[in-house]
Amino acid sequence: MPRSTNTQRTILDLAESLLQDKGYNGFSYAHIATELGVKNAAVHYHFPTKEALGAAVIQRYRDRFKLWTNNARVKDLSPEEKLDWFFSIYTNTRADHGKVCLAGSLETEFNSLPDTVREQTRALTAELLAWLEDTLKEGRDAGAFHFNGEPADKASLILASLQGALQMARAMGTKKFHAVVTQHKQDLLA
Amino acid sequence: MPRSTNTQRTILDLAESLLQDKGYNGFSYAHIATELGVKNAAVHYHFPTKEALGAAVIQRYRDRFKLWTNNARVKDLSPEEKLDWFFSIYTNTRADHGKVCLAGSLETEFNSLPDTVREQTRALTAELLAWLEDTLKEGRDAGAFHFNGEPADKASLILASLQGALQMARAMGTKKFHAVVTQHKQDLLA
DNA sequence: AATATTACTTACTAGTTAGTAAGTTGTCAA
DNA sequence: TTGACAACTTACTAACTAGTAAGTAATATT
Repeated sequence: MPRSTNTQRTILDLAESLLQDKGYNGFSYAHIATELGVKNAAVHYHFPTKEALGAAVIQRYRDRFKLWTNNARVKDLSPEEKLDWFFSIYTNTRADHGKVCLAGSLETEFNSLPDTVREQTRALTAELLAWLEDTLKEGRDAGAFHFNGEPADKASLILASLQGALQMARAMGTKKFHAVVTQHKQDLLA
Repeated sequence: MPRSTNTQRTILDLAESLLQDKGYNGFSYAHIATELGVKNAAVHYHFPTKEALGAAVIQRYRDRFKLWTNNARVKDLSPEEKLDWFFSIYTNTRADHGKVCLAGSLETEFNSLPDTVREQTRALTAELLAWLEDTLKEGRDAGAFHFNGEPADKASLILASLQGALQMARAMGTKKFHAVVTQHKQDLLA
């Protein structure tokens, strides 16, 4: 029955990559089909609409983040190491052909996004913020991080700056991205 | 000869608004023509290609920023007031139907942008960064701002976070944007 | 009054978009 | 070995995309 059982996963991989590369309005079923060596309609067979495909990409991304943060490899890290791990996600995203944060990419086009994709974007952002807030609080309580104000506000600032820095790096080069990460460490650890 | 002499300016206004609302790939000549009450080809008469229109929008934005920052109203402000003025640009952008920073919007789609639009985006970002860096340096020398590391790095962090915060606010509401501004003041003035 | 120019409209093209309906083929279970 | 089903292909549609060529009408210049 299956000519290649992993077609569905490959479509999700390609869609995720294209989303981070060109944005939601910048990729098409034709792109995915061509790169997969398959016809347009085959993609529609696995994901009937672009809305369903977009939502599935974000859902998988959310599941992955949940899995990682609940795994002992991350859970048992110190606050500093946890933050370094979080930064490394963005560093790797940047290194991977100058890609951009999935949440940031979707938020830029938020006003032309279908409903379920909007809701998935909102949920993903909320989960990233919640984890960052917890880590920041834990680190300050442990005396590792130093900052004024609410952990929730600092979490918003850090996430927003990482999203923005990935985008800025496209126009200005990788140095600008690393500058932001460096500056955050200066601010938090001093 | 002119049925309405300000058509060109109105096109630029609409294009700028649509860019900040839907992104470069999210707006079309048809959108602009319809909202202007004019035909498709009339827009092409004023701006032969989408590339030319996009570049013209950014060029005007750059000219405006240069004019503002060179004007005594901004130039003679204290560093704290200058930063507040800069923040207010983004606050107003956010308040204006949840729009997004022009530079951030373009950077997200950078990989599918025509050459001259890319170059304009790079130039705009460089000018914003340069002004922020100068203001930060001036403020630290005057004892008004407190931060570790290089002013250039802190400028990158602040600009990236403002771009990101405008995007985040779309999915999460205005509060998240104000949280970022509040946190920056906490960080710089403490 | 004749001519040129500006600011358009009409009418089109070639390419791309998401999406669909109907047919085909390989594999597996009964 | 028949039939069901999964995973496609072929062939299409309606809507939209940027862009163009030719014509028109009002105004400005000579």
